[in-house]
Formats: sequence, structure tokens, C-alpha cells
Amino acid sequence: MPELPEVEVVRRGLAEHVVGRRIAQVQILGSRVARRHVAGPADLVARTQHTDVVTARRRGKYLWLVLDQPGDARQALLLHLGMSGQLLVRPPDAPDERHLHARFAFADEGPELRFVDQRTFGGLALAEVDPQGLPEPIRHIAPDPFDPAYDPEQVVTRLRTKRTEVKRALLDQTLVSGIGNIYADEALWRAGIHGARPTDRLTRPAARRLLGHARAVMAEALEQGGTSFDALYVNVNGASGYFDRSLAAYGQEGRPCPRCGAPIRRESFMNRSSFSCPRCQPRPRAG
DNA sequence: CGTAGATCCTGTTAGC
DNA sequence: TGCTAACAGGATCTAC
Repeated sequence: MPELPEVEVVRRGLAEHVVGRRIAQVQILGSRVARRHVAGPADLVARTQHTDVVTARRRGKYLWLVLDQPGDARQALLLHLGMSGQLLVRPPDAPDERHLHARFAFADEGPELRFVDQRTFGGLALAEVDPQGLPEPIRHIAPDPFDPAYDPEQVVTRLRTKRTEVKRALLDQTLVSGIGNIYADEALWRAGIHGARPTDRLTRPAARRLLGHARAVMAEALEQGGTSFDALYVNVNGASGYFDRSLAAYGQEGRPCPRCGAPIRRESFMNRSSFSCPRCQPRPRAG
């Protein structure tokens, strides 16, 4: 499940293999992958072909390629991997993947960029870029913890103002972006906080610690090339990450907590699985 | 407006 | 063995 570290690995792959090349031909397969592009897939194809890829950028779990089209406004090809999306750099004569949804061929006739996605939660769209360099459709996405615009003290304030549970707040991309179910559970475990704790019952220092852990665990994952679970996620080169061996809580039901030895519990929460230590992360009392 | 829950999707796995 | 149901979950939409 690509969260910030995995998406950043993909961004680096795009920077290495795609930036600086001219897109020649674009193919969109099926109606779903470009559903967020309201003008339709034909419009996306027409406006993407014969552009130069200038940079590969990221905010949270969103990626975008800045495209330079001579004499036209600067635009971005916005990408989201969803749960199972992959960007692959493949030779043009390689057989089509089972769940291939988009293909970008380049003027240099080198390797193609392919968007492959089994569960089709991912997608792409062409968007205008605002003066701050952000694609319009993701202006509501908050800076992630690695963004120079990230302001942890402001996030702490906003977090404590919310009237919800702390795990839900961590997953709220308009508060802080990039954190998904896996890293939320790891950050909560490190902080010794149960995800169902009301946000307004979190002290300022505790909130600060929690966000610091979220940033740290994602930084460590990034150093190791990202987390991979169901073999669907691979980076732009097709190599899986291996950080999953370092996870303390997520997916570890029944295994001993690395800190205290109590068996990690699994709970259903927000229609998701949540993993936590029953001793280090006591459930909040009702009321 | 803010929050909560439903929904999209398909390959894999668990269970009867 | 073969079928059905549960499961994985990010972001958006709708309801309250």
C-alpha cells in the first residue's frame, strides 16, 4: 500500500527515468484511470503528447510530472497510485501487463512509462499548476512532514482542535499528508497512544511527539526503500521495498510487542484493521 | 461547516 | 474440491 515513503521512491524513479524526455504518444486504456480528468481521456491525450517532462514532484501520496508545452500554460500530469497502482518503466516491445491502464511513449523511442493498477483506486489527470507550483485539484492536501511548508506547531494546534479520534486525524490528508494506515499504526505504537483517543484529550507535547514519530518512521522506511506487503506495490523499476520486516505493530497480530512482549492486538477501526499493543497503548476510557 | 460512514475495485485467502 | 465471504484501504461523496 503506497504511502509517502513508497510514493517518494516512485518519484525518484520518475526523476531518474522520465524527467528530461519528450512524450510522444499517450494511450489511455479503459474509462476509469482518467476519471478525475473531467474533460475526458481524449483531451488528456491531446494535451500531453509532444510535451517535455520538466520535473517530478510529490505532496503526500500525490505525484505529478510538470509538463512544458511551448507557448502554453504550464500544466501537470497528476498521479495517484491508490492501493495497488504501479508506475513501470518498460521496453516498448514488452508485453502489456494484465492491468495496464495508461502508456506513455517517448520521442527518444526509449523505455515507456506504464501505469498498471489492479484495484483501480489510482488514477491520473491533467491539471493547471498554481503560482505556488501546486496542481489545482490537490490544493486541499496539506503539506507532508518533509515539505518545507510543513509547520508542526500549526498541525499540533489544528489536531487538538478537532473533535475526532487521533488515528482518524492522522489519516486526514487535509491536516497532514502522506500518512496511511500502516505508518499511522507505527507512529501510534511508538508514541504509546491508542488510535481511539479523542484528539482534544491529547496534550500538546503528546501530539508533538506523535507527529515526530510519524515523520521518523516514514524517514526510516524511505531509507530502506519503502514498505511492501501484497507484492502489488513495486517501485518504478519494479523492485519491491523491504521495510515491512521492521514494523513493530502493523500486521503483527499475536506477535510480541517489541517493547513489552504483550501480544499485539488487531481491532476493526474505521472499517480498517488497526494494530496496537494492549499494554503500551491502553484503550481510552469511555466518556 | 465538521464529522461519520458508505463506496469504489479485484485478486487472494479463509472457511464451510 | 468448490463455492462464498471476508479482506486489503485512499480518497471522495453523501448524510447528518
